[in-house]
Amino acid sequence: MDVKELVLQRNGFSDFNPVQREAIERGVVEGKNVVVASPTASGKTVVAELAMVSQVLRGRKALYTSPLRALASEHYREFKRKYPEFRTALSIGDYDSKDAHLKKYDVIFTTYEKLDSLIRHRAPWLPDVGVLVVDEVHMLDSDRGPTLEVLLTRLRKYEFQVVALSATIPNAEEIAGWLDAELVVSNWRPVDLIEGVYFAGKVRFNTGEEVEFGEEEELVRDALRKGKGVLIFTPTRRSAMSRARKLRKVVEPYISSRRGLRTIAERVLNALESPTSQCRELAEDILHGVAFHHAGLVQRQREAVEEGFRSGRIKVVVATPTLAAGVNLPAFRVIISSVRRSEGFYAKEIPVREYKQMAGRAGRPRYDERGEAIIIARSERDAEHFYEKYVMGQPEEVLSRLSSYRAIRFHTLGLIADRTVRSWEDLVDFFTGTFFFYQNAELSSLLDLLESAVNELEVWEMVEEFSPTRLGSRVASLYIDPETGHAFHEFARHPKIGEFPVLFLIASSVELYPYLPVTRREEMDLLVEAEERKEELPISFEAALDDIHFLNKFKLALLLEKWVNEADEEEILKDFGVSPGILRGILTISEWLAYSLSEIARLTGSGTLSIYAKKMEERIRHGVKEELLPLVQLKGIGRKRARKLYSGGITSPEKIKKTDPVELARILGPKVALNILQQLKVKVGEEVRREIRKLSPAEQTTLEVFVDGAPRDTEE
DNA sequence: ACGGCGATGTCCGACAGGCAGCCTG
DNA sequence: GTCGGACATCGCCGT
Repeated sequence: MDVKELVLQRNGFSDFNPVQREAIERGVVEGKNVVVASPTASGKTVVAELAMVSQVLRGRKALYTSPLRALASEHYREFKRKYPEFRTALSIGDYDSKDAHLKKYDVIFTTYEKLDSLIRHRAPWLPDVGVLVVDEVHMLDSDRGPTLEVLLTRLRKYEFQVVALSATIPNAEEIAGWLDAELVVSNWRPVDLIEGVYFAGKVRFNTGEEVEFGEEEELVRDALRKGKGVLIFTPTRRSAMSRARKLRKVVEPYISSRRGLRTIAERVLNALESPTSQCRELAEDILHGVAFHHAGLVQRQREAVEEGFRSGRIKVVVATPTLAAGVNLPAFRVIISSVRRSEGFYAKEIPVREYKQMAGRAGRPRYDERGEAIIIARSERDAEHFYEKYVMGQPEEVLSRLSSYRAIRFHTLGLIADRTVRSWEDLVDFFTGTFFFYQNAELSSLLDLLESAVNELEVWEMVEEFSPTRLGSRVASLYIDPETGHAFHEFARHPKIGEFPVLFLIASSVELYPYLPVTRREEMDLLVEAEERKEELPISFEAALDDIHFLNKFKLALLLEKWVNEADEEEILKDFGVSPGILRGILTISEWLAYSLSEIARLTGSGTLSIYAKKMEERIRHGVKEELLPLVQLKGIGRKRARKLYSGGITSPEKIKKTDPVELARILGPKVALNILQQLKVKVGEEVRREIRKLSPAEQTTLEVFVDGAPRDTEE
């Protein structure tokens, strides 16, 4: 079968849409480089499929890279479903780092950073790649743009096909030029989109219509009356939550499936070991048919909200920009409640590109005859200004961000570490191939930065005459910032082994930026505590005070300290003012940093620190004191159950084996106990099994979790 | 005249998101 | 800069 027919068939299409047709005319199927710049939901994925499928049929690999894990896995699942005959893999973060396995796969989905890391490890299968698909290539102009830019520059030497997908941008031609690609630009959307600005009861649409709505919440009610969903973007997490709460009474009358909502609410409540106040708040919202969505939610909760909204049970979702660039979640009406966002001390207007991303979520293909995006203005002047700037305006050009010193230093080390660059000439030559050079037609402003970067890497003993030292190689492959690597290296030379020094060191890493916010009320207390514990800091107290982020780092170290000493999760969330999702994020990064510290310590010859840090990694992963580590190795045993066992004198897997199974079931509950015994390959007789099953949950011993050693709050 | 309670006023403080390793010589 | 939350005060109403 012809590639085009195959792709049509697997998508259940009878015909290609205009964007796809043009891409075909430009030769995607034949292996031409193509840049597609078109709106969200204009079928760009199918263009990518055309290239991927045809390359795989030719015996080459297809690589798909996107900025978000969620996006990578969504596309991975979809592709696998549509083309089950291909060997398809997902390689993101720690999800699958058996990189050697990737050789066996035809199609590989990754994130930018993961792909960069694969290249640094010199993935042996790279020459087999036939096509690289770059999703959201306009991300070149973002914090993470430099990674993408360096990645693309590196991969160009392999001369495989590149298919880059972009949102609508004015200078797509420049990207196409840089990539030697054909350009496909289109404004085609499967659903019409109208945009407007709401002010004083009326919405002025770009169709020329002016529609009277009355008060703001009518925008929501009106859509609900039509049986449609609404997506509201707010600038802060807090406003998302308060907005959702306020909308409860508006949405409730339009609920269609109370039972469905209860199911979702329950999922949300049970996402953590025990529900926090935020979980309860979200569950309550959901019972009223509304939900909030932001980074403070744990992954499972986000998914529950997204599915609930897609299925139409949840009618209104109030979100921070998480949803703007994330998974596909269209809604009939999108309300942008503010186009201003605070940055530092004053509010800035968001870029037009970001607005267009949010607005583009309006209109569900096949369900809505059109979509509506509405900006809320609070003054006549704003209304006029927003209409011109956002509704009528063009998105900003995509500009290279490679002039960031930190990015340059990071990637210079990467390039030297894998021997892509072996001399100053190589380095300059490499940067001549970047989008930055293509765009600015000069490198002089970068040369100083490159020189400083090389010098600094030499001073830090990561690079010697354009060769990587062992430290440099390790820092590059660990994918940590050289500055972090240097700090870890220094620490390993004069280690101060102990819980707090190590945690503070980790908490100080730039990877954890932006640091935990410190409120003004906390400042004094934190300072007092820091002074009291200055002996435990890896740096002098004076040096600490010179760092404007010192208190943030100190606070983060305190949080980690509580966590690895088994403080209650909810208590941590409350005491440190973080939400569950944020805590998860912090812990994931800290765990990875602890591992990195362990590796660098080993390299530096500080075996003791290396072992200590390795244990700390485990402790952070599980949130336990050292003594519980043997127990938490078992699946199904987390910090709570491990502590219960330990308090009951069962301090290791060996002791579990010697424990009476019935007693074990009394502590852990029948299901978990049987599961554990199976893991330990302990044979349980049918009689005992029956006895265990008879145990009702009420009979379980609920041992109070005993927490000591955690620092007491100083405030009284 | 008093208390209850919602509406309005005032002040203070906080402010998006999210990627990466597990190379033991 | 702007918004939300905590708290105080105001004003209406019923008793």
